[in-house]
Amino acid sequence: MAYPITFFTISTDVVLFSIRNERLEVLLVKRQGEIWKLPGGSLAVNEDLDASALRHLHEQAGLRGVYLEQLYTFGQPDRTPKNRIISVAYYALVPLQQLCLCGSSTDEKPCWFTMDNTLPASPDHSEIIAMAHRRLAAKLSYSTIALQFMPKRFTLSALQSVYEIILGETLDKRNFRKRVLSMGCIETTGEFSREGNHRPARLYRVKNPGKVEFIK
Amino acid sequence: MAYPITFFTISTDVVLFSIRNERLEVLLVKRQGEIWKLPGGSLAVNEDLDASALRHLHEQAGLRGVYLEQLYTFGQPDRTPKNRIISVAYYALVPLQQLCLCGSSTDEKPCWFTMDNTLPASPDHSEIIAMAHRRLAAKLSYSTIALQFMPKRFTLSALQSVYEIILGETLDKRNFRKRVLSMGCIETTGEFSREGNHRPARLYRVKNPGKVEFIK
DNA sequence: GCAAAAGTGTTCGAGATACACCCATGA
DNA sequence: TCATGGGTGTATCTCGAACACTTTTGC
Repeated sequence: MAYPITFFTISTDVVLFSIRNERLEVLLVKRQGEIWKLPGGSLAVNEDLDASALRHLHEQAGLRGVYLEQLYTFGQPDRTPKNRIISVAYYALVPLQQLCLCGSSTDEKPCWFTMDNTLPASPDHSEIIAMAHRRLAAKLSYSTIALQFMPKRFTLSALQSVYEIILGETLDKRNFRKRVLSMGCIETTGEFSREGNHRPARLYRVKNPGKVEFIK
Repeated sequence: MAYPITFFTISTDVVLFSIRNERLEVLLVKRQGEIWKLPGGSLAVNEDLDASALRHLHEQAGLRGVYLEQLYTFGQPDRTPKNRIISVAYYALVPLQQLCLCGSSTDEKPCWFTMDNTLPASPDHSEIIAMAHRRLAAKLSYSTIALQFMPKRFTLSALQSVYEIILGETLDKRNFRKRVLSMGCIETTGEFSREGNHRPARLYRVKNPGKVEFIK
């Protein structure tokens, strides 16, 4: 072998998205005296990459069973200030309700931030977040990934709102309903929402909750 | 830190595609006494991931200036027989002509194989190749990536042939030309091909050779 | 009865699809 | 003159885009 084998530190980092307060938000964590960063950390011996991302998400934000997908691997030698770290980045989506950040088993403090230019993350993590945002927006148009943001039962208006928030534009109600129902991925529950002074809304559920399908 | 920091071996591996003999082919290399594998190998100290992939491609297949894109990072602990290796996989495309496999500076023997179920690669590399193939086929429909297979000047029939080979279906000549010309990514050179006993074909060139654009 | 969101169909235009014949050349 | 691939236009269809009013409820 012409080159010596060298060894590297690997971390898995997760851009966790949710919809809160009519905005797309991302979760950052902070340890005492440190800056805000993405949930994530070292890959362990004999640990699968996906498992590592899920473990850090659980340890640092108390979350389980989230939808997770690999994003990209970042490895520029100078991307982190001190030692070189290869980061296998993921992005994940959680429904609007499932936001109990209670279960953090370490001293990390998790907190949600609105996706805009004021995110207090370091440059290397900002780069990851930006790519995750682009990927998410792109994937809306050719998959059913948006359903991962929905709770067990939801109204079509709520689903439309999710699309509008991520795409940053308003959609036509009738066209949206036609399109989303023709996908065949959601079904009526028979129940109604009944809140506010207006007509109750039909509640829908996802047919295959964990599954993201390609469409069109 | 609750978990000790551990160190890993990282390799970059490249699925290099080209069109040869009216087929989609992939390059594998073999060292004396070993099995066929993807070009690639250890990441070096202070070496960028992309640079590592390009370096191995140059060392093992004598190629430079190819179109390269990160595919996925594979890290299951048991994916390689002996020691665990994290593989950052890439895929790359080279034009039909640029196939001088002369410049290999190591003792690897590069060879082209038709993309089918008889590829002599190990299971872990076969998994990478399969994913690269899916990605390539998907990307045909929403980008100009196919142009990376074309030489400096080419006929529309040759380009259509590339699409047909990757998609595995025949296309209508008139509709294909309308679509590909309306993209605005290629232009006529004014020259003609003049080979075979038939009418000479107009030669085209790519407007922005290195650039893969999204379409539609 | 009024405010507020739910729910519902039709028309129109653009872009994709299907399809067949003449052209230029070499042998 | 024949074989071979190069080159071209139109009719049709499908899918997405635009668009407004009625319904049900709480107050």
